[in-house]
Amino acid sequence: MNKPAGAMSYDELRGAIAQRHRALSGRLQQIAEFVLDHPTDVALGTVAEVAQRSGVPPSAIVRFAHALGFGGFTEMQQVFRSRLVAGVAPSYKARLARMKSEEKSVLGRQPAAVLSRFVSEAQSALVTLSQSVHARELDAATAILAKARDIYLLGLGGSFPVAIHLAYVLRKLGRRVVLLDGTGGSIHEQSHAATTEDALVAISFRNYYPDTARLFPELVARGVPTISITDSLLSPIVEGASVVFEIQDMPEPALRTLVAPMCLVQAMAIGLDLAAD
Amino acid sequence: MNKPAGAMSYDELRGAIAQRHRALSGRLQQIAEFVLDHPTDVALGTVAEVAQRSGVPPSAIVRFAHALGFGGFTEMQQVFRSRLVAGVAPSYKARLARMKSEEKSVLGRQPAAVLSRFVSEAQSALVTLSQSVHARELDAATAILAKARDIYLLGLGGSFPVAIHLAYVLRKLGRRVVLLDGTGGSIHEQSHAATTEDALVAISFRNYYPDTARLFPELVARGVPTISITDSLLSPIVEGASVVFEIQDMPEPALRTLVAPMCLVQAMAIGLDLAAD
DNA sequence: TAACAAATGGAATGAATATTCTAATCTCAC
DNA sequence: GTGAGATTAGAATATTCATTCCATTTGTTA
Repeated sequence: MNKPAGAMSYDELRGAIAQRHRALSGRLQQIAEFVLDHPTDVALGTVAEVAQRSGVPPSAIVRFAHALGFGGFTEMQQVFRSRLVAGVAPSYKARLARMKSEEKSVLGRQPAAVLSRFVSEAQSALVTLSQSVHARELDAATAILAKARDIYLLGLGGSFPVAIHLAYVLRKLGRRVVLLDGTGGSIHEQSHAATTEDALVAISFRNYYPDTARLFPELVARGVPTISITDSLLSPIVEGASVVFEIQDMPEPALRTLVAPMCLVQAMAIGLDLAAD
Repeated sequence: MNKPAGAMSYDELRGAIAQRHRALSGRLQQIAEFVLDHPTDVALGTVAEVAQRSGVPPSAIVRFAHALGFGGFTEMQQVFRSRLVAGVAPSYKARLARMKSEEKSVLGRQPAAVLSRFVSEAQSALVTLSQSVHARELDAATAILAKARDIYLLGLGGSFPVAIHLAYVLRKLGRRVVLLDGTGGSIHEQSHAATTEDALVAISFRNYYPDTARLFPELVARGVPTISITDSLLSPIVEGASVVFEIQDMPEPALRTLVAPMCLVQAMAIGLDLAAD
């Protein structure tokens, strides 16, 4: 009788409702108006709740869903829920597209396709970054760095490029930097001189490098102010940190582009320099 | 035993989970990690679904909610749903906040404004990258790397993070890599063993690091196939290179985010791996 | 090694939910 | 005013769901 209505986007559903509105019966029109005005209620509520808020009996809600071609309320609700999901996770679409191109393995293997995949992934990582980092955290981080005598950098394994880059930029800006790279011995010795007058920037993503997990608590215990950049609040460099930047949705180690953390440390360093004048 | 947990924001809940994570039992820790990584699944799923996706029995999910001070899963789920609701209508409030921070960016000194500047700059760098890199060059580059016995990496100064990252990824993929970093002596010695059977990836941007400019021609003269990543066709690592990737519009050294070259080398490495099968 | 405590998994339970069914009501044409 | 068809509301039902309970396993201390 109707469209398939199975895989329907929220916008398509809105259009369909608006189109059929006139042809619907009285009660059903009333429901149509309510669901268009309160899509969130429909997405999260039960039939009884939606019924009560829109002032109709529960069965009318189900009839409404049927009239739109759905098998029932639950089916229609999925469409309203997809709207919520889309709003909260803009990286969802890109990630989905990436999965698809990965499935088309033959095409996905051409180096050019691989590059565009990483580019689009990096794009969404940047969007997520700018949304998830709050001004308060950045201010706190630059304040810590501004007061620091020496800035210690801890980022091993896959995070090492980020630490190197931050070291480079900070030194260019005239800051005293100690890069904990473990060259020529233990990083424990390298970090031995760190005091409460200094600061530590720690960078670590899954799987967390063991040395990082070991050294970080030591420096925290010694009272060194710390800024952590990581991918989960459960990582070993969160507890005791003065400021934590959480960068979500980091891909597995071999697939990371480090785009988001690179941008973040860059902004930290330059922000520090500009604020210092 | 715990906080009220009744009216709790999503961010507060995240913090609470992170805080208690260590004190939780094994299964509960596993669940903690899952819910922090998949908040949307928790918001919209049933106990059975969440249990299946996180690989635990349903009862463990309920115990997890109890451990956090909630009366049950449903109660905890409300907090996760509030996140979806908050994210769905950001247009007004977020846009307003963004405008304000952009206005302040006239001052340009707020760290948050600095971050958004770097993010947008990185975005355009990525667009430029995907437009300027052609499939032919990428294919040629992966072909060179595929044939190479050892892969030598040369990227000093500001380009060092890119070289480090490429070394990391290639090694993860099982390639033999020699990173020319000059540790413990001259990079000339480190590169002494390179032959025509090997390959060199050179990365250099203005101002071109002197050692790079000196070493590159040597290896070219010895017949080592070379892939160059640089910002100008006039750079010292272009002449004699087998493949050249030109990344335009690189900002001055202290301001670069290295986003474009990081993506490029990543795509090269993964493309190499996929093509090798 | 033994005994205890904590934690776990899975089945049982009772509540909540969507859906269906049927009698009653309304609408409209004649 | 009357009858036919469509529409509605509310109770009945079958399903899904969260929660609880208990036997078993796991880890720890003596």
